[in-house]
Amino acid sequence: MAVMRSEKRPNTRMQMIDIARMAGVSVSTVSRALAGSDLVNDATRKKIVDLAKSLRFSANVGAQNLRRGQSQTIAVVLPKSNADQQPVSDPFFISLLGELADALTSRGYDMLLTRVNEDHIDDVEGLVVSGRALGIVVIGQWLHHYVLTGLAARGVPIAVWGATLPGSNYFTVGGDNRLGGKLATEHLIACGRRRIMFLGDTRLPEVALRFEGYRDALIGAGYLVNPGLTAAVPFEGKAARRSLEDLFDHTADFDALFACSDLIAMTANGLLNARGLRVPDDVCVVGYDDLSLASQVHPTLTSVRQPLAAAAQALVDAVLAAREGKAPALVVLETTLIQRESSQLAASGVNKPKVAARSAKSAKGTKGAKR
Amino acid sequence: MAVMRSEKRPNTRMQMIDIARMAGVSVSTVSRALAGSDLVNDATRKKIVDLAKSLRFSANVGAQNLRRGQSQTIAVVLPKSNADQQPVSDPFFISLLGELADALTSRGYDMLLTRVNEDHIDDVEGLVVSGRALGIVVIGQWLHHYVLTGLAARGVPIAVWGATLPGSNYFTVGGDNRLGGKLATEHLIACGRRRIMFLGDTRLPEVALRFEGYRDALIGAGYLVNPGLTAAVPFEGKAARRSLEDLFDHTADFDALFACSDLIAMTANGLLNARGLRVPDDVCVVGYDDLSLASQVHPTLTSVRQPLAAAAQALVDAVLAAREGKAPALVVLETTLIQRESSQLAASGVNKPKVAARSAKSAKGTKGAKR
DNA sequence: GTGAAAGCGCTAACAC
DNA sequence: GTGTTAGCGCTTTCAC
Repeated sequence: MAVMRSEKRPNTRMQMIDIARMAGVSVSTVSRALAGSDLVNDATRKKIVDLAKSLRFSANVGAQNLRRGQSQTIAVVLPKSNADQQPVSDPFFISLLGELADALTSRGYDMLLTRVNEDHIDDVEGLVVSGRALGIVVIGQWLHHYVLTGLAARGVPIAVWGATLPGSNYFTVGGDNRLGGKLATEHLIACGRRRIMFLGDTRLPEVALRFEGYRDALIGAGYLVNPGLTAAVPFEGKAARRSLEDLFDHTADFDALFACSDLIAMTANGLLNARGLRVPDDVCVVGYDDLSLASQVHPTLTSVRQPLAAAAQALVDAVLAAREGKAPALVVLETTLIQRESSQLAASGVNKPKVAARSAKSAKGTKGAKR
Repeated sequence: MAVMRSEKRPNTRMQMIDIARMAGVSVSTVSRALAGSDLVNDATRKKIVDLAKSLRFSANVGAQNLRRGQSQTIAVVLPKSNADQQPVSDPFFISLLGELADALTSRGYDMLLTRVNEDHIDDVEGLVVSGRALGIVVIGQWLHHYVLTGLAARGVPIAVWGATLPGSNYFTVGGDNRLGGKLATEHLIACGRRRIMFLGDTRLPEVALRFEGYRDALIGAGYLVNPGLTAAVPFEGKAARRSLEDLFDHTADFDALFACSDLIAMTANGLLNARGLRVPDDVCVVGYDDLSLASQVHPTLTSVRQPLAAAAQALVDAVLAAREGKAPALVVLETTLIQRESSQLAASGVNKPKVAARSAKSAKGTKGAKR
């Protein structure tokens, strides 16, 4: 004999009215009690809360949202690897994703993850229009700038990870790409290198800024910028490898590499190795992103670090600010160079510091000196 | 002078009633038209659809779900790196995440991403109980088995990526870990290696199965299983590196490594290199997961591949089946060995095949013969 | 302190 | 074909 069910609602989940009946109160009271309202008698509240807990009851969020006229969900959209652009598999984006999940959860928001390619941009707006999400975090500026501008203009709350370019009408959070490029290049110069290759596709705004930093550093040191020493290596794995192989087959006249991602740097590392070139003795290598992998490979990889947790926090702040109609802002995050083996000063016994920070106070999370 | 707003609903989003008024019909008709019902006059429907499109209108999904009594969202839960267990930053999980996003999106489901640690397991059930999600995909069996069992027993639709252990009361999808371990080890034996180290923490069910495969292969070839040749290297980066350094400092008596993740394999690679050991000449190395990185590093890494896209599809199928109350099933995915440079036959000029597949028909996506 | 009642935006009988 | 109506599960005045 199966358990009897209440007459009208067979087979459905538990809801407030069930709790109400069991507690001998009305739904209003249950609602209030569960919301922690102090309008409810302490004893009553405790009874209801205990009951709900023991029954593993959780109020229907959809109904709550409908009634309250708002949602507690933020959508995060990721690029769908369309071509050779930076794909979602990029570990940097992925780590950012993880941090975003934490940042959102800890603030009580749900995270809706969506991958889109440029054909389906309309769906992104639909996420907000349909009430599924209250705002959107866009990871990567692969979408043409004008699309993001359009979304923002139509009042869709968005916050974008990418190059922080002045004059945009949407919130942007990013590292200081120009500084990052500068730090990396200055470091390589300090290592005594003069023929420093720049590896990255400057069609991407962030890469373009890193190139500017590279150029600034060279010019600042009184060197020339040699166009023969730049290569538009794509971010995506196989393409990157092919591109690098081709490059190394035709160019040998460099003593350092500045790569716009750690993946590119690591791949380059391996290829140099295969060609009998030693890192860092023959070629110093600096990457970008400071993936956790950077400290695990051999040689460990010098890299430009962007603070991920701060990035996630800033993105959440930004999308919430956007939703409140605040004026769009640019958030530029601290960007530091983490020195490791791949760019040790060749033939120098000097005990080098491990971290060259933008500001003096940035030592947190890094430990000092050894070689 | 601001635009006049309709009397009763100031400042709110557009909804069906607005479309209805503009089209001169009732909301029901709008609802039907937008749902593509053929109960609506073609002309009327076209008018409504066009109107909605031009106004970028999208029906409130929360209200739809509430009315329909169901949601179109599936929650994906990821481990929160609590200790030295396989963390979310693991590129394999991440790639799986991307594939899941695609699989869900293409089937019309939204994906809710949540990270949890073991203290907050109750929240996971809340996702379903509160109607936010219709089911849960769990990535990794880091949660104690009994928790998953409890969830399933209480009727929460779950599907788990991990070791496919018979007798469980929930759906499981995973690679053939035992076969993977066997393939890797047999390959190393075929490379002429006899002192093959197993690197992985067998407390994890998946790793334990890989170890069984390793043992099977050794025994099958008539070799002994040497306990001194196994090391519980953790998955997490820094800990893995430390563990490996320690290991190599004390153990030198091996000519091959079978690592339970590509990350471990790559780190080991670098450390061996630093110690003057050549891969594959002195030590052959095989990894697990076949990350895209495996084909980019130098030397390129032989690895056991698990089909990610198929995994994502299977997980979605499974969670939907669970929701329909179907009996829990185990899905074991095809597992193949991808041969690359890190395990080339030493001192042999033979042109080796690139891929050794599990079954003859598995040539899809892999080329070449076998030996 | 608690209950009754209205309604969030939508869908699905049921009428016509 | 289209409109009318009654809720989906919840929150929140407004009474008492």
